[in-house]
Amino acid sequence: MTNEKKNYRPTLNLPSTSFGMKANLTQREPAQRKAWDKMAIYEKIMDARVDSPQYTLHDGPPYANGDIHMGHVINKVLKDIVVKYKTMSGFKAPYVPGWDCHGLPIEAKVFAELGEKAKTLSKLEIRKLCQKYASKYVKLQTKQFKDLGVFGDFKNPYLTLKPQYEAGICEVFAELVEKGLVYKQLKPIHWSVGCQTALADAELEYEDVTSPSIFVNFPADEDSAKKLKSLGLVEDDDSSVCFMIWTTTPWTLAANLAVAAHPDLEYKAVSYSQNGQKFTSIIAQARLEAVVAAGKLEGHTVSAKSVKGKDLVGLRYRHPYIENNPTDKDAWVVIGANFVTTEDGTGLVHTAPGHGLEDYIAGQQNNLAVYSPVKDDGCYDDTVPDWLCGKNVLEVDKEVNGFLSDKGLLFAEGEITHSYPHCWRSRMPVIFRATEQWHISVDKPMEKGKSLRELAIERVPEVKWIPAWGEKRISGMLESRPDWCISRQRCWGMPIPVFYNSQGQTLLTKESVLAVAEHMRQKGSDSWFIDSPKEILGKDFKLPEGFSFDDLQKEENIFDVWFESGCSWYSVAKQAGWAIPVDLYLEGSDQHRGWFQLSLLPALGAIGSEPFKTVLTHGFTVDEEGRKQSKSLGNYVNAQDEVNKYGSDILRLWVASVNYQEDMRCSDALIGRLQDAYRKMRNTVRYLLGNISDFDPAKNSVPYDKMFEIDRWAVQRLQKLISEVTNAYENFLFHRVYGLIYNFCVVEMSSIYMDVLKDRLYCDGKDSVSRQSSQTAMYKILDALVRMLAPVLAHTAEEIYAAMDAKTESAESVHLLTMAKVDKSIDWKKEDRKWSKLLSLRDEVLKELEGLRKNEVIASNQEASVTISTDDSELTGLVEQLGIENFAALCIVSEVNLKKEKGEKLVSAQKSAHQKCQRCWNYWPSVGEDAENTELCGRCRDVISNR
RNA sequence: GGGCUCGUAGCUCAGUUGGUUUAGAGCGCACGCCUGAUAAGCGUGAGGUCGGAAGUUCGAAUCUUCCCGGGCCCA
Repeated sequence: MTNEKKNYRPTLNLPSTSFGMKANLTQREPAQRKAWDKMAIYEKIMDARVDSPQYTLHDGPPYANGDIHMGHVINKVLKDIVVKYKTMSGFKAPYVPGWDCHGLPIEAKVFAELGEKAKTLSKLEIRKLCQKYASKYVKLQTKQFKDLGVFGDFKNPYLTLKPQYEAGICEVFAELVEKGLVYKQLKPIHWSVGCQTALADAELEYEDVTSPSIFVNFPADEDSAKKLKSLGLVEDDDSSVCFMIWTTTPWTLAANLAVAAHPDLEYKAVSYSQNGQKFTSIIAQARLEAVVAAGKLEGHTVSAKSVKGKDLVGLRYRHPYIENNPTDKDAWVVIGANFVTTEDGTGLVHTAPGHGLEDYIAGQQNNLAVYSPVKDDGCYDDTVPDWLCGKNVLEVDKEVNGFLSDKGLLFAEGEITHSYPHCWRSRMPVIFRATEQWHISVDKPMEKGKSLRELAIERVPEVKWIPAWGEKRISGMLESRPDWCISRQRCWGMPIPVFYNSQGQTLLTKESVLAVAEHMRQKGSDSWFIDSPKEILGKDFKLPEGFSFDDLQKEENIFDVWFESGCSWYSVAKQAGWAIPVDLYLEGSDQHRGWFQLSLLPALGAIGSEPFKTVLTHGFTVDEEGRKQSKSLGNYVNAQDEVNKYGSDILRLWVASVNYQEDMRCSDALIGRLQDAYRKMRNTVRYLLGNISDFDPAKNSVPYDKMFEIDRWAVQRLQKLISEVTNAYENFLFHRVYGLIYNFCVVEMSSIYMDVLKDRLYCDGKDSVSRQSSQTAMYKILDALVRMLAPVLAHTAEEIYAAMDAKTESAESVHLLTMAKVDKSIDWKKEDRKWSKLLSLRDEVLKELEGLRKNEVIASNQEASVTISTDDSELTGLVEQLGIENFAALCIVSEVNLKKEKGEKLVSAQKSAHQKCQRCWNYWPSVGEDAENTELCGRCRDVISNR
């Protein structure tokens, strides 16, 4: 016996593992991915699941343009979590990533890069450059997606520019042609002047603009003026009688063909003098006040009489600046229309059937021409007056207003700020302009008498929408959507497979389209621009009457890219032999209008079935204040930077941690915070690994009913965790998965179980049953944790799995394992109440000890002796059943006394009267009992002597 | 302006069909302990008028209406 204290550290069973505390993700992850590549992990998984039932998540194709952003990260990580989870659940879950390769954004980029040179190149040459551009970004994004730890068939992605894909588009189109849904018509569509093409709804972006707001008098013709007098509206003989309209697009006045009145509205006449001229203007009674205010009228009079709109129908007026009717049909007449409202304007609506959808419909109903005197470049053609001819319509508003003002017909002029559609590429305001375009009808009845719209609305409830409100959202959109304009006047895309003869007749049949499809499959869409109609259709193709190969022109329009991606269920899933509908589409909630809807319609048209069983949507990233992220606002989070800074698993963890069904607040700081959670989970796992390094589950496992109670508790909590995590995964509630696992690590493991265990693990005999009991529990926990974490922490789980020395199930990768399963032989609910009572008592003890610590009576808990005084027999019973020493261990105190009577306090504590064991640091009565070794407790003496 | 949707502590989330008296958890924060998980670990504590207002009810974070502020999609 010496005075020097002996160092007992080497006699302890301290944790030992190769699994580092520091993650070093940015270095470790790339190496991990390299290893996955080398072992061909995706192919390996597919091989392993070759006979398993299939779960198909069909990837929505991102646009092959630019670096990936946080939206991509969220989308791809969510998909990958699903695929990895489904794989581990025993499914064959293929993931074939795709890219949207055609379309205006790429073509516009290529044109911009070419500058003037673009004009010298042929369509084919432009297309080659576009293809090169798209391929470049497919390659780039492939790398970026794989860097997120996403597994998939990246060697064989689907690209909308591949011949096989293009053939699929034609084949779907052929079916729609067969159903009679495809038609060509002159009607107003959104036209991008900047890009000189028609645009789909999805290609529009709304921005606030300031427009002129003008009130214009259209002079009634003589007969109509008389009629208005006879109706009693006009009293003053020498005033000019006018119909007053309001518009925010003065340039469309040139195409005015009618004025619309609501049949049931009341109209009155207001008489006033303006610039020395007398006017009597007809307007809706409900708009009187607003009009008077707009014209700042004073001393005006209002007719006593009013008439219904329907009484105005048929009256005629003179165009304010056009002498002769430019159309071959009627013009400049008052018509009735139900869309007229009294929300703004005058209640008389300027109607230009060539420049508005409602105008167009009204025009059709009243047999008016579809007059649109605007060319592709946005300039007036030569059917308008000389002073407008050739001018850009977006630049003539002032001139038109000036002209009207000079003629005294501009009643009032102001400005209005409203949101207005802009071209998503050229950023220029779009115009409504009538052109000949190909459309898919949503209202034309098909075989069973149902239209595409009706069928869609009928089938939508058959799909599972997550979140559930997706159903309402898409139904609402389907109810109000117009026909689908599918033609574009560009070159980078899939040509619309139509031919014309010199009489202007159209060759478009299921057979002709299928013949083109076959050619596309062989030679790709470039061949459309090279090969002759005869070569494309095949020399044996039987042309209908009136057509000959020598007299056949190819359509120059290409498909809307949305039509291309909307065929992916066929071009990808169907052609791969997967069952349609596939199990899952998973995209941002903007795709209710986009890909979901535009996949649903072609599928319903072509095969009468929806393409998906379940549609899951996620929200968008917003900044820390919940506002939209944009580069210009400076609140933009660069995905690449985040990956490089923190590592992919941190980003994956962030994605998993937030409720993706709502907007997700995102910033560097918010993502960075996930590092703390990651470290906690990592250290929990590290502790488990370190303490089972000498444990072989096959040899050393202790049966459940022989385990220590606290170990059984841990195993019970694990069962609860597995059950809840499985449930969360099944319902795509990944933020619950995260929360459950994280809380388990923090509370059950780190703060309770692993802390309590230290004495037993470190100080009991290395091969003692007590130690192996806890190791059995820890092994089970680790084994389950690594499986449950794998879909989220794809890299780290692999690292953990590699660090596990002994395994009950050995595989080349954690991702080849099956998901953790609840042990049904364990009733984890049974002892809930017992443990919750014991743990609250523990809380009371800890609180009491905190008081002692504050008063510097004790420093560590082991210095304390605790007394529980209570007449709660249930509680004392539980403590006794657990064993008083075990309860002391649970609180990590050296001693607990139990008094079965109500004391002053439930828990009281004091410094232990015993001596400190120099090995285990407990203050136990047995310390010093042995004269041979006075500094150790009985347990430690035994352990050491048995070494 | 319309459709859909969201708004619980600094952050991320729980709060079951309205019902337990001071609305929970973890993180973060503050303070303290340990130094045998150590660029770790443990404890204690302070944080919320459940976006606001009105209403229904014996009782509302939970139901209704309106308002405010976000987001997506459209006009």
